[in-house]
Amino acid sequence: MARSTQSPTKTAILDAAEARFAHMGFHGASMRSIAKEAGVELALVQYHFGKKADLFEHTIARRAILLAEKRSGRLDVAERDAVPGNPSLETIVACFIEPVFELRQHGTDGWRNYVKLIAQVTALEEWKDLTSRYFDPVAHRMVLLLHRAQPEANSSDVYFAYQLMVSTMITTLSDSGRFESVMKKRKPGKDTHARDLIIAFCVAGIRAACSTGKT
Amino acid sequence: MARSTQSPTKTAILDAAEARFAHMGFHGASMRSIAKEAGVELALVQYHFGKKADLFEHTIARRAILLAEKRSGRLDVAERDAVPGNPSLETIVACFIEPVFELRQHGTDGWRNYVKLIAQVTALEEWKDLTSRYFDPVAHRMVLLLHRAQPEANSSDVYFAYQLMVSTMITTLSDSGRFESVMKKRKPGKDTHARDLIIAFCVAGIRAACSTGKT
DNA sequence: GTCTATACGGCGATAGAC
DNA sequence: GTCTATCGCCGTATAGAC
Repeated sequence: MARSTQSPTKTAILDAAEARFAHMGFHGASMRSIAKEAGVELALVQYHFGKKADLFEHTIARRAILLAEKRSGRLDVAERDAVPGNPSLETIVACFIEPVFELRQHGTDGWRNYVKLIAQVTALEEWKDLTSRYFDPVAHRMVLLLHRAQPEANSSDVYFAYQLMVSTMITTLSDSGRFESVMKKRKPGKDTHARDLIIAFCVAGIRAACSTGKT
Repeated sequence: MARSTQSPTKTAILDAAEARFAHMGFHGASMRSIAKEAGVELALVQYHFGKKADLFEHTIARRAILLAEKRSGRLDVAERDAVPGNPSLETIVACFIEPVFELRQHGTDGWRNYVKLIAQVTALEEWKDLTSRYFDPVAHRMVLLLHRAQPEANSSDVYFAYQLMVSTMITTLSDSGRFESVMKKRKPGKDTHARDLIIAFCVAGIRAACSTGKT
């Protein structure tokens, strides 16, 4: 599904689509503008990717699959290192959040655009099925591990806390400009301070949210 | 700017716009579909509200101004009660979050649609100026109070924590379906449990994020 | 002031020529 | 594989009826 060796034409179209969709949104970006940015004819875009919605899903899938694999790998290591116990709350949250920061900081705008796409996708009901398709497997595993780390919490509260963590991460990373002062705080070019802040915020938040249910 | 006594036609158009924009997004909702839902001619929408973007801003402004007033009022009371000291972190967060829940739970889908609108608006750079116009005054006051409640924290970290709180609240309230199990947990029809979870999450998160900066 | 009717170029999508 | 032509829907502008 996410072949790394594609025709240069297809890659150019996907890159153009990623940029246009990230800046203008799905309905805001036109197929014609994507074709122009990719340097191809309009009909060629449709020949390779079909409908606009299919192109959109392809654009998301390309990186979503990669990110899911990276997170799964991190969780594998964490679970292996923790036997016979379970990974700590801090470790689980780090497995989820750190991969995005790692991917974001080297390379071009690709991953930055991707996070903006995800932010839009989660804000619109239109893409509910799409998000389920690519994120549910890791989400399910995350909730399971979080619940083990907070065994006294209500299961729906754990799920709630997981969603809060996801939204926190997406909003921070997709934002452009508002967080710059924090992002550049310590070592320029690295987001380590922002990363540490988010992890601290989420770990403390999850722990607190999971303690309120105990009447 | 937000007159409460308007012509029925204008109100009908705003209600229709609110619903269509919330479900389909700005570019996804068409002026024609809004006109049809409002029961008026297409050109009449443009006569009353001008361009599509202007209609969008009017739709947001109508409730944004009301919400800002409610939050300011709560902060006034909190500051008055706290003299000569400052309101606690819990109080400040509650002043920000509780008004939305109160407005959401009585009435029709109006406020639910509004929160979905805000979620989209914050996800797209296109509306950066719009959000500044309506939210910056309260945001500035919130950051000020939060910093007083966490005086040892770095000022940019306080701002960061504020943004995390905002995103947490927006995502939770704009979501449709994913949080239902949590929402209906205690008293059906009331979101008090979800409200308490969010506040607990944010208070603990802010406190944690504001403690990481102290090297 | 309120409202209707109509027209224009850009859009996504499709069918078919080369 | 690549490109042209075409269709119906979109936002916008305008002329004019009440």
